[in-house]
Amino acid sequence: MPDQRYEEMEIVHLLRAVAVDLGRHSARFAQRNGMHPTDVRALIVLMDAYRAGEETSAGRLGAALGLNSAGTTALVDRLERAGHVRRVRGERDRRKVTIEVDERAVALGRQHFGPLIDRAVGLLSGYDERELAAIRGFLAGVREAAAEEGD
Amino acid sequence: MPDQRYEEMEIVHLLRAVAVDLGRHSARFAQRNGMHPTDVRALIVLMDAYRAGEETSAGRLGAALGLNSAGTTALVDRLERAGHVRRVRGERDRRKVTIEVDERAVALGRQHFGPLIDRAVGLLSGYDERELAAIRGFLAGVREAAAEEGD
DNA sequence: CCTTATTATCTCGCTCAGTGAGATACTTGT
DNA sequence: ACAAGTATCTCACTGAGCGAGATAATAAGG
Repeated sequence: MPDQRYEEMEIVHLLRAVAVDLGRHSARFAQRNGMHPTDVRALIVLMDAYRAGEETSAGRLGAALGLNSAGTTALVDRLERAGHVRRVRGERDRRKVTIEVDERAVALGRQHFGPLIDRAVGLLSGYDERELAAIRGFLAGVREAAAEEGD
Repeated sequence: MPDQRYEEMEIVHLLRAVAVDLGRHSARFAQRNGMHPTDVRALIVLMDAYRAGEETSAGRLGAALGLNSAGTTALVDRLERAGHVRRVRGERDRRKVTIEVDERAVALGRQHFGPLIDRAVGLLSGYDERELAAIRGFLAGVREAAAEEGD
């Protein structure tokens, strides 16, 4: 690691620190609402899919989180018991169960993550087009690298 | 959320995706080495402290990870059993136990995270000083926001 | 000093998230 | 209709992390 790369290394460590801090932030959300980190991750997966216009079955949810079927059932039980989620039997294929997020869970999430998102957007409004492109390009590149690095 | 902010929102979501993917990357490291996510987090805390020239006691480690004393003891037992870490009784204060990371664990970590770090540094080398400042500023700002947002 | 409070770690018994094996219910291809 | 395949669920179990409290070392007061 030559000295010339010092500034770059610092930024890479900063990115890792941000990832850790964002993790802590969502862990706080989990704890305040009597949930576990996995439950929050599940809600995020469900909401992302919803925004992309896709339905999420129990199986897809479990796969996205790296859980087996037993763990997935337990997870959905937990979320349903807490009222964050509803099971809906598939119409076309009656084996499937699609998981729908309750409006109150969405509101809860917006209440907790909204301020942070607003602040981040606010930060970005101070940069010009070329700077925004640099930020976007770096993040997209790291994302691709992290995905590829996993065989 | 007015339409003008669309590009900013996209970058914020990208950052969140990067955080998730980095989490997955370190989860893979954990699984490949028969460890749990908490164990990896612990090693990162220990190595960060080491690089900053600080010793880490069992108590400090537990506090950094949000574990109570029982969980911390179990964690250190696990890491020690796997040979990633050594317990060293404090010299001045013999109640304390400082945790030292074994060289092999450091090498293991470098082997897994090294390529990703190199690629991230490589990405950054394509940007000029102003673009680097934008990336650094945005990440530092988000980090601060995430920390402050937690009461 | 000797007693009492404080601090750091550990032990014990427990809860509960997640696993593996396999049951159940529905769908599809022949 | 029947076998094979797919989606979810049930059950018994493992192990991470917790609460309560034990143990041992240091610090503070009389």
